[in-house]
Amino acid sequence: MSELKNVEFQVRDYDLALTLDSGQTFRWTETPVGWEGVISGRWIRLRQVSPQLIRASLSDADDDWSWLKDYLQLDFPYHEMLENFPADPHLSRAIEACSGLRLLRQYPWETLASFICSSTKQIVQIRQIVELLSRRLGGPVQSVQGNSFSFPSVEQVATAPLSLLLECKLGFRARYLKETAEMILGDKIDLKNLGELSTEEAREKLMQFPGVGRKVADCVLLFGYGFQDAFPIDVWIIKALQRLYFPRRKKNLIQLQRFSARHFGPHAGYAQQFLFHYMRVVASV
DNA sequence: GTCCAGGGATTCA
DNA sequence: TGAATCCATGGA
Repeated sequence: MSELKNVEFQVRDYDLALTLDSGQTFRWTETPVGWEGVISGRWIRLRQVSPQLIRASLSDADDDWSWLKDYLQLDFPYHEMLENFPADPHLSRAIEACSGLRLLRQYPWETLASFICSSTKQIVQIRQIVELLSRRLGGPVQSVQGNSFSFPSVEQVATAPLSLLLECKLGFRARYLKETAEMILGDKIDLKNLGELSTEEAREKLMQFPGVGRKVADCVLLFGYGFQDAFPIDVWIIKALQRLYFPRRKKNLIQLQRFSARHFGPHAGYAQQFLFHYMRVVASV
């Protein structure tokens, strides 16, 4: 492999490790020299050199880094967003505990496919599934180790035999993933146009895929399209909302959805990410 | 052996 | 509407 090319980015309140290990993305591995992963077919190493500096290393790079800045959301007005949250001691505590946690802007197909694989799986297992899918169905990518693979394309998943998906430990999710890929390939739903729709319209489209309910759809809206009003409610968030905001009364899913939208506002998805990580790692029971 | 995991679809009351 | 159940699988 040819020499690595480096580029550095000035950052403020950006915790790279926290962000890459926060359960929104599944393809990053921590090594002694940085975080290594594959973004849209490009192998890349990221390292937080200092609180104010992130260094990216990759081979055969041109000088256009807009795709990486977009992926990392380096230009996102983080402080402005934080200031618009409600005065809320619970959320404030979560934000303080997870300072520098960011939302990435991932690619819709990979996000959709990954979260179809995520149902009733632990994050470590989702990572394992996504890695297997890439290894078995994706294409090789030039990297330092020489054994990296791109996440499989829609076509690669749609045309793969179901048995191959089952070998990737997808279990009952294999059929969902394959049928979703077939629907996209058959132009039943175009992932490209969803970003221009309203949150509700885009969610409705996503929920037409098999294996995609409200929660998975909201993850794709939030992590893949940047709809920051999307608020994925999973078991951890239910626990967090119940314990912090409704310790006495049990609320159903609809009530929790209404509360979160009303209470957290247009950047509710960011609040969700703070609460999720806070519950999962910091304040775990 | 038992329980649970960043759920969804189906069935049944 | 809402609760119960099944769906594969692996880690704790």
